[in-house]
Amino acid sequence: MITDRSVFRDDTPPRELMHRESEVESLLRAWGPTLHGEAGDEVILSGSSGVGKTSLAKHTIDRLEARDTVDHCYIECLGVSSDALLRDVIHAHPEASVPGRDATPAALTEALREAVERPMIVVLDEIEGLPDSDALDRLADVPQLSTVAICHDATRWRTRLGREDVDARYQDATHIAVDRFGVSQLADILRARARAGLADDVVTRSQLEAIGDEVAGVARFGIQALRAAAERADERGVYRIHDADVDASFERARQRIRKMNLRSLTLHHHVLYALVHAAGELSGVELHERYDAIAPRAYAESTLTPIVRRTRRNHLRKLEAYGLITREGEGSTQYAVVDASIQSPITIGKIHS
DNA sequence: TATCCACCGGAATTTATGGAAG
DNA sequence: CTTCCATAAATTCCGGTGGATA
Repeated sequence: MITDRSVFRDDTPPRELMHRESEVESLLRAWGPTLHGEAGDEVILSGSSGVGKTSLAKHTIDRLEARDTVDHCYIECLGVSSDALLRDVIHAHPEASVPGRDATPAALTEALREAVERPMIVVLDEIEGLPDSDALDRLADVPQLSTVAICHDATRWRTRLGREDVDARYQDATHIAVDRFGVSQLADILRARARAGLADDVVTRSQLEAIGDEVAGVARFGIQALRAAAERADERGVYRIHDADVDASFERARQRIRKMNLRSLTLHHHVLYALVHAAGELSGVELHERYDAIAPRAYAESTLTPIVRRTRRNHLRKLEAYGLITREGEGSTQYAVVDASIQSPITIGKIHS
C-alpha cells in the first residue's frame, strides 16, 4: 500500500506548499531587498510545533532562489553554542574561508563580515534553544545578513531573552504567525501526500478529514497518522484503509513523533525522563534519590556511567528545553512530565526497594 | 528570630573527544 | 601511530536561597 516511504519522513519537504499563500507572500516581501543586493528584513516565524514553520521557510527560500540565487543556510539552534553557530554559518557560505580552530569569536565575526558581500539569509530554527544571545549579536554585525527566527512564542522568547538591543532589532521585523491548518486544508495536504506515497484510492476524503480533525491542524502529526493508518492496513492485509485503521493510527503516530523527539538525547536524559515519568511529578530530592538507587542497573549495559547531581540538573534543563518536562520552584525544584503519554524508550524496573 | 541544612545554579576546573600535524 | 591542540562535556567549588527547627 505504501509505495514511497520517504513521502512520510519528517524531513521531507512538501512538493507543493498548500494553504500558505499569504505567509509565502509576506516572506517574499520581507526578502524582496535581497534581489537588489540589499539585506532582507528580519523575520520572526512563530507557531506551535508541527504546523510547518520550517517547511514554510525552506519552501519560500526555494521560491526566492527560482528568481535569483541567494546565499542562505539553515541552523538547528537547540543547544548550539554561539561559536558553533557562527562556524556553521561560515561553513554554509560558498566563498567564506573557514578560520582555524583557534580563531577568537571576534575573528569569526570578521571572517563572516568579509565573506558576506551579497545578501544572505540565515534560518535559525528552534531559536528558543539558544543558550544566550551572543550569536545574534555577532550576526547583527554582518550588514548583508538577515535572519529568520523560528520560535513557538515570539513575545515569550523576546522577553526571556531580556536583551534590549536584540529585542530592538526584531522590533520592526516581519512577524508571521503560522496557524494550525483547518480540517479541510489539512485534508488537502494529506491527500497530496497520499497521492505521492500511497497506492491509488486507498483512503477516502472523509477519513483524511477525520485525521485532520483529530490532530487539530498539526501537519506533522497528521502526516504521521496517515502513515500509521496505512501501515496498520498493510499489516492486516487489506487493500484499503479502514476507519478502524484511522482510529488506531493516532497513538502510533504519537509514539513515532515521541521517538523522533527523544532520539537525539542520551541515555542520561532517558534515565532521568523515565524517573520523572514514572512518578508523574516529584521533587529534585526524590529524583536524585531514585536515580542513585537505579543507576547501577540502568547503566549496566551501557558504556556510559552514572552522572553526578550537578550534571543531572543540566540534563533536566535540556529535557525542559525539549518540552518534555516542566521545572518549578526556587529552593527545591519540582519536576513533572508535560505529557504522560510520552514514554521513555527505556523502562525502569523496580524503583522502590 | 537565629541557625542549620540540603539544594540550586553560575563559574572555574578537569576530563573526554576528535581532528590535524609530525 | 603518536602528539598536540581545541572544544565540549562533566565535575568540583561555592555563594545564595528557602524551608525546617528550636
